[in-house]
Order: sequence, then C-alpha cells, then structure tokens
Amino acid sequence: MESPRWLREEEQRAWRAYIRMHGQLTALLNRQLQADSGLSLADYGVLVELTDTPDGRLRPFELQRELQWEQSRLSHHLTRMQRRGLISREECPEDGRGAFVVLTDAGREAITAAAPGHVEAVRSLFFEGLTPEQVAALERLSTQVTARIETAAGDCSDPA
Amino acid sequence: MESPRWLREEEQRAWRAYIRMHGQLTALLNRQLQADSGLSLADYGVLVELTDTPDGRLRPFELQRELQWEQSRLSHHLTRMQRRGLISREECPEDGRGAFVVLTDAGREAITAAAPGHVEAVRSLFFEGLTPEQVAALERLSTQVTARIETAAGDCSDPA
DNA sequence: ACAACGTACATGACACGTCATTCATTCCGC
DNA sequence: GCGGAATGAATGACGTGTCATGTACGTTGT
Repeated sequence: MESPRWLREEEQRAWRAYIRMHGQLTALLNRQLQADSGLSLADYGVLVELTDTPDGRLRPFELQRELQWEQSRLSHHLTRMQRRGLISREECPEDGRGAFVVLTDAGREAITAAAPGHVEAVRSLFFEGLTPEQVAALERLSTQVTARIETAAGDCSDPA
Repeated sequence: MESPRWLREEEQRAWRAYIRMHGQLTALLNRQLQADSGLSLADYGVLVELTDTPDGRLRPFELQRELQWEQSRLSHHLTRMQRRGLISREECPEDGRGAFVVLTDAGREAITAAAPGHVEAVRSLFFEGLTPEQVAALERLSTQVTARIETAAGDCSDPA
C-alpha cells in the first residue's frame, strides 16, 4: 500500500493541460455551432456520417460503429433529431429488427449551412496555432492511445 | 462562396483521430471511476481541488476558476454532491453573497479511495503508450491551443 | 446617501448521456 | 424446425450540462 505510482510531474502537467484544453475547445465549438446553426456537435457528427454516404441513409449500428457512441445514446439522439426533423427513420426490409436512418432535406440544409462556420472555427481555434509537425504528432498520439484503449476494452469483455 | 477553406487531409485525419481518442478515453475513465468508487470524473475534479487546499474549503468562484466550468454547472454539481454527502456548503462571513464549499469526511474518504485506481487507469490507458517526448509535445500543444482559445474568447467578450 | 452597476451564487427548464431492461428478430446447433 | 443464444434497436429512470433568469449583496461615483 505504499506508493500507488502517481503520475510523474510532467505527466500531471500534460494531463491537466490536456483536459483543460479539451474542455475549453469543445465548449467554444459547441457554442459557435449552436449559435450559428442550432446544431450541437453531436448533431453535426451524425449529419456528417449521413452526408458521407451516397444515399444519405445508414443503419443505426453502422452509425454507431463510426461514431463510437453507446447504442442507447445514439438511439436517444436519433429520437431527438427526428423530432426536430433533421432525420427520419425507415424500416429495413432485409432485417426485421433493423432500421434505417435517413437524412431529410432539412437535415441536409442544416449541415450544409453549418459546415463552413464550424470548420472555420476548428481551424482558427485549433489548427492555426499548430505546426504541421504538431498535427502529425497529434494524429500519431491519438491513434496510439486509441489502439491501446481498444485492446484494453476488448480484453475486458473477451478475456482469455 | 467558392471554397470555404476545408481542413487539409492530414488535419481531417488528426481531428477525427483526436475526437475519437478523447471520447473513448473519457468514457473508459468515467466507467472505471464510477464502477470502482461511485464517483464521476466531475466529482473527482471537484474533490481534487478541495483536497489540494489546506483546510478543504474553497469559495465556489475559486473552484470555478480552477475547473474552468460554467458557473451554473458548478452550482448544480455542488448541489448534487451535497445531496450525496461529499461536500457541504457554509456561509461566508466576509462576503454576504458568498459561500464556502467544504470537503466532508465522506468526501475525503471517497477521493482517497478512488485516486489510486483512477491514476492507474490514466497511466495504463494513456501514458504507458506514450514516449516522454510525446507527453512533452502534448503539454506544449495543449498549452498553445488553450492560450489561443483564451485570447479568442477574451476578444469576443471584451473587444477593442 | 443612494442610484447604477458589477459580482457571487442559485434555480427552473430543458437537452444530453448512461445504465439497465425490454422486445423482436435472426442465427445456429441439434 | 425448434430451442437457445446472439443481434439490432427502443425505452424509462436518473444523473449531467447549458441557457436564461433571479436574487442578494458589494462597489463606485456623484
């Protein structure tokens, strides 16, 4: 019970700086998006995935895989987006359990209107302050950590 | 209206990787903390700040400054933590508007019990996958972005 | 002294997330 | 083909976050 292996000084600092940065950043991005277009970051993510498909329709489980959201979060969020007219739900002929999420015209208009401002915000708040090397380093770091996390999570639900 | 200056390919990739990483990471950390100690990351943050003061008491606005939370979020969260017995509120003699947030015994026990597991989770999910150079780079990146963000936010609410 | 303004904090309404549970359907071994 | 496991999805309850607003107290200028 002696030393529970605290973080080293630099790790502490990095961790706190990171948490702080992320909090501020997403808070601002969310506010900008909300104010300019009435969408949340979550809405935006869903709409982007739908827009990226040729016919603007996806099965919920595909959306889930892309967004890495909890199933119930997605379901609830789709319900809310449906209520706002951004998407609609359709039955899935080839799988009786399944469904389709379909981008509505209003949804397409919303993301089309929102995207330039949001991208500009991401750029100006985030990327313009970074060198290309930092951007590359961030991608590497994120990918590494994600891989590590996913094996850890896998081990947990599917042990030897 | 021609090109709304999209992100470059590498920026896109970095951004998506980053968002994904953060989502997974905080989801896991939250679950671990919740499962092992009944605390959320938010609770943990508040309790850490209180523990860091000699007498375990802070004014809400000080907490707010440290955590960089919205005022109402803090207020609501304190109400909930109070209901769970983790903190208590006291009146502030030298400022009739003010209050004190005080760490209770239960609160101190909770964070003491939670800390080793949480730190270990942060280490194993995050830092053990990174080199010291990456940690240093992350701190630099985060600090840069935070500084950029804060000047941007400042300009917005306090223009020339 | 007191009006005007700013600061510290709380609250109500409502959107968002998570967990546990439920339900229907499909898949798979026998 | 049938019983059981797995899969795709929805839902209710409850904790969390945000916005707008309210309220009480302090500060400052005249």
